[in-house]
Amino acid sequence: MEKPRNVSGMRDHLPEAMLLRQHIMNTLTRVFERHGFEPLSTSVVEYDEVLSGKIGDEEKLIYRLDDNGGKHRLALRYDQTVPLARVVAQYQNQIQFPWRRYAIGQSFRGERPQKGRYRELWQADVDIVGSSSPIADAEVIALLTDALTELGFRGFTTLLNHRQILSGIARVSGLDDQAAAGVYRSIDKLDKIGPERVREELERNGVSAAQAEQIMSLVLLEGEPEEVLKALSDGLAGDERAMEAIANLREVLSYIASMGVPAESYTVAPRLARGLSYYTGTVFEVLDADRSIGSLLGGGRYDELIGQFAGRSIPTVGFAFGIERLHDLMTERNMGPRRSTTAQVFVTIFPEHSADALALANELRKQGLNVVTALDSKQKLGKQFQEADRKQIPYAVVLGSDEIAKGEVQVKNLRDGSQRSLPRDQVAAILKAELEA
RNA sequence: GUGGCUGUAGCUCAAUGGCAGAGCGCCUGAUUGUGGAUCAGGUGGUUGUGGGUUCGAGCCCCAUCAGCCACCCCA
Repeated sequence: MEKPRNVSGMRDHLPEAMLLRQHIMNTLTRVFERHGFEPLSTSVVEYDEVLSGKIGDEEKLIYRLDDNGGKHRLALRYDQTVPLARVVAQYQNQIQFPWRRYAIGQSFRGERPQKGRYRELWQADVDIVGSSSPIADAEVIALLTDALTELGFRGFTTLLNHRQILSGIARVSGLDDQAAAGVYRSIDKLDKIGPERVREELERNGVSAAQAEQIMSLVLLEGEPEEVLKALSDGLAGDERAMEAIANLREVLSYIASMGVPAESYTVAPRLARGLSYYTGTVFEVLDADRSIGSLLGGGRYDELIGQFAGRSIPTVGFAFGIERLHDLMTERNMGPRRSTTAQVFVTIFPEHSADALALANELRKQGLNVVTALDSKQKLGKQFQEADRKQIPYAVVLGSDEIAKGEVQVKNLRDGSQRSLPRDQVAAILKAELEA
């Protein structure tokens, strides 16, 4: 017999986990649509050349496959952003810009799996395509704040930065592009390994002590957003692109405030680098309150990626929620619904009245309740109750000779054990009202 | 992709190279239409998988698979 096992980094989700995931996705969808975003779905399979050259040096993590002997190399999508860029370019004349779209689905990355890092990962991706307005940047940040709050997260922090602030820091320190890339990688670890070890790593990689000092002084800036921006513009004075970036970020921040995003939920963090090479403007990332699991989401502005398919630049800003991480954290903390079944009512069956019980189930379903019936009428009533109880079904109903004669049903609340008789034609309405309360 | 830790009953975990165990769970019952609590009885294993060393392997060695941790990177 073949021993059953699943592929490393790919997870199965039994009903209790799946019900939580559906809750997460339904909540996110509701918030996205509240902000007027429209759904998009694309295939998980793309031509290899669509994905190649878009995400930087992480291409070794892309799963590639052959096309059943066909002549094209195929690949599983690595994220939802590159497929979005492909779709935008391919259907340009059917899309009205600016386009707000969301997509929820899985991507694949050939990483070494770990908690919060999987090879099949679901993401909820949200983008505003075709606008360079800082209001668009602010809008997606307001949206993510809204969504996390609605899911029940508190105390999270959105780190905000701008690619041209980072590269400005590299420029004023006199680093070339290649050295700069290494510097970004190092400072991205600040929260994890601390400033001293980052400084060591910089110097080990050929950055002079004076350069490291200058970089660290800018990158470690913290405090009120306006103070940080002021200090950055002092430190980066003379670098025109950095000055523009600071002005742009300042504008985004003012819109965020207007949109009601609480000031304590975000901060300007010049240390935030982010790996994907396609970002060109604002970048942001959300850290959970206790920071146990990496970032909950990440994103930013990428004004040139779509141009690689469209032949003209189409400015876009967006981000992706990591549903796996939301799921893991919510499971650990008992957030969200903790159900193991969708059933709301269990109808017991006596052998001599099975027809009545099945008819009752049908009546209740027609009125919108989720109903299961016992399957073995010869099973003792106690067993039938036990089945309902173990499934955590809220109500069990009993329909026997006495009840049939009186036009009633016995309704037992399995959570508190209480029991009462209700008129058969009113049961559904009463239970529905109680379940919604 | 690199380095490390772990893998024993459905679950959580014991077992000096010498008979593989406990708690929980699960099943049956405590008189006919009432679950959870209690009590009585019962059920539990190719020790992840495949090799090797040894008189003898859950324990040592090799390989492999999976999970976890640190890198790397990211959601």
